[in-house]
Amino acid sequence: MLERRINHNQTQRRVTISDMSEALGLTKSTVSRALNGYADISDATRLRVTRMAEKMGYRPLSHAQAIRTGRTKSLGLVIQLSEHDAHRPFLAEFLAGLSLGASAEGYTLTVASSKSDADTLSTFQEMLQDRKADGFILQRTLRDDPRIRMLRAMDVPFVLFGRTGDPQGCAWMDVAGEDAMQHGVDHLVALGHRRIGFIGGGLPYNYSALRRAGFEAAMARHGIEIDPALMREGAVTRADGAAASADILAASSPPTAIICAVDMTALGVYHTAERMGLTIGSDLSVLSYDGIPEGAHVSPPLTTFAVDFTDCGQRLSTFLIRRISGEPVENLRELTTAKFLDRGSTGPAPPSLPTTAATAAERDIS
Amino acid sequence: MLERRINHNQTQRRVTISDMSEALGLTKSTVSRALNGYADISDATRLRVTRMAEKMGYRPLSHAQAIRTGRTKSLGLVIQLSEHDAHRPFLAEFLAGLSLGASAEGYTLTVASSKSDADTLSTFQEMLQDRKADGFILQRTLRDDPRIRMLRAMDVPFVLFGRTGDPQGCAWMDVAGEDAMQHGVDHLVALGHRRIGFIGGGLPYNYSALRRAGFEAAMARHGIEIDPALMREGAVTRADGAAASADILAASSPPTAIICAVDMTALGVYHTAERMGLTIGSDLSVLSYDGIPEGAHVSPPLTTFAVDFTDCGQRLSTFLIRRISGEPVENLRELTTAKFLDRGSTGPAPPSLPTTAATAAERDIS
DNA sequence: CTGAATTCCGAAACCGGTTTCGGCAAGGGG
DNA sequence: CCCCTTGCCGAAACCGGTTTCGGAATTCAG
Repeated sequence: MLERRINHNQTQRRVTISDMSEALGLTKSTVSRALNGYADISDATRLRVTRMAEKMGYRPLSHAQAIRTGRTKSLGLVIQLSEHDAHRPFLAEFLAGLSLGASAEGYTLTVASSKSDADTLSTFQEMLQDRKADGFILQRTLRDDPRIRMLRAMDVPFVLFGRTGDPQGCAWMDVAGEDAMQHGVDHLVALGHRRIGFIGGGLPYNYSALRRAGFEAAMARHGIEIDPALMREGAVTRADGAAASADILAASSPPTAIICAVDMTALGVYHTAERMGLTIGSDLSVLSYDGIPEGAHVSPPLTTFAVDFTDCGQRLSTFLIRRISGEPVENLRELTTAKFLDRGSTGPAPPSLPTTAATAAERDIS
Repeated sequence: MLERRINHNQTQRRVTISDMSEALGLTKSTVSRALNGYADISDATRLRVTRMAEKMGYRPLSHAQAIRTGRTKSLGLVIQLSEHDAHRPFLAEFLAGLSLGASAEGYTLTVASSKSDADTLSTFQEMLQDRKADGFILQRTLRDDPRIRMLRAMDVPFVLFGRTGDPQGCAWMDVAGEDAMQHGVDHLVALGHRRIGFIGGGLPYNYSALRRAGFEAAMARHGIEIDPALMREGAVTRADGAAASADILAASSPPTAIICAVDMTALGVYHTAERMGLTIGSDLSVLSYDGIPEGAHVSPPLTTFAVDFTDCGQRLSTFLIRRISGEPVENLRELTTAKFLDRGSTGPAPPSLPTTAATAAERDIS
């Protein structure tokens, strides 16, 4: 027995292509070709058709088109449940940007989620099979990313948020974290710091190597030798940051400043500093990257580089749509810069090494 | 001139209903009706068909179905860019849950974003017009919600995350914040607190009134009179919480504990407490609701009620799908409970007032 | 002025399904 | 034994578009 369905709003009949053809005295095929830019339609009738479409409010049903063309006019995003909390805060804004960019071009955003890495790949395939997406946005790209390998092999349009090891066949947009790290070092050196620690991000992620490279390049430029005792990698959570900074600050000659590849770990440094009785901004300078909202509310406010994730999402949507439309990947690459937020967590290098002397300075910026 | 398109993977031809009919020696119509549960198909052939579908891996193209049925098998979610940061952290997990629940039933999740409230309503209409969604999930419901009014009037399936003033025609699921607030009061009273402040959430939101009511009911149950000087409403951000708590703690007879309707404001209370030299957990107890990850990392860890947003999303998806399938809203209502996380921000009521020792002593000790 | 090349549009098939309608065969009642 | 149901499936239209093909009308070359 067929289950009964709700007969929701049968109201407002859509304008179909047949309505158009009738109103214009043309056949459906002519209307369709006129709207789709076929060359064998005269400019005169094309104009008539587009005008009438405007007047009648005709918008082709993307599903109806899809059945013939195979293209659904929707962009796919797969989010992985396993991802660290550290990566969560971005998602909301990024998503909003994506859907804004998509809808501006008459596309929609279809999101799916997967529980594991392997699951992610099969989710892509399912979505393709079922024509749920014409292309994909990949976020949090890895240096060597199985998703990219697969999609490239399948010749499916995709764009990256972030770069990857082998950019061949990839359209991408990214924020120059390596430049930010360089400016970060410049900033600290200008404040008199020479011993600067570095806490890198998740190793498989592509941004990680770049930010580290930026740090090292700037250090070299300033003629400061890098002390391996002040370097840590693979930190993404607050706990990671706390542990790494505790390590680094326990060095025989501890740093006066620490640069973190991601904000979340910087918050962990705050924790460690508090535990060790170090005042951030004077005893220890902290500089980071991401611009999570959280950073504005800790005390002192975190000096960091902010990324506009909404804007990134919006651009990536248009990139992907252009990619789907056949534009070569070479035209679809863009590197923007993060915005430096010079807040309270950096200050002049202390004259002597910060010891366990408990200081009770209170800075309050609200 | 027609722009050239990428000819991405023409590989793996899909199994169509024609392939099925050919393999079975039946017509397309029979196959279709067999799979869709029509009564005029014998059990024998229905079995044959379903078995063959399984064997050949046949899955109908939802777009192709949509053109005739009008149903796309996709759930719509509209996120508002204007929403407070306070509401952001939930989104990632909630979304993951939604898409999990959707895909489990062969549905997809389509997300759109809107910039304003008015924009939201028209976004719904567009999505409906374009058949981008068969129904919607509404999050952050208001007491009197224009979205609900519109969708109800249009007779479009929808489900609420959170309740609303007039539940008529609404399917929903919610977490019993009012119960949580009651338990919160119980918890504090058991610790000896009698003067308990309350910082409520965003007024238009439905949860706000409920949580306040829960607080008040429990206070009444314990025979504690509510002091208006210790009550604030409309706080959603950390700054709101800081301001409200500063107000409350400046009362002639300040509270020994504060309950917050949302975690984010509780973090603001931390800020105020630090500024006033109050130690949270001893001088001042703080108890809250939401279970944001942030709360686990502040010091002391925030005592709060945690909500499993992934689970909520998953349930809501299935609710909406059942609703779309015609199930009456009465069957689609569920109230779950939040999980109490008894962490470090609550403690025994201090014997004397937690202020700068200049204030008068407490008078109503029972 | 004629034949060939263009220009431009209509006719019809097609995409992958759903749904209506009608008819054949078996079963049941009189 | 006949007629009338009932059960079950095929034929064909349909949904809203796209795309191929061919041909009429016009333009162009000779």
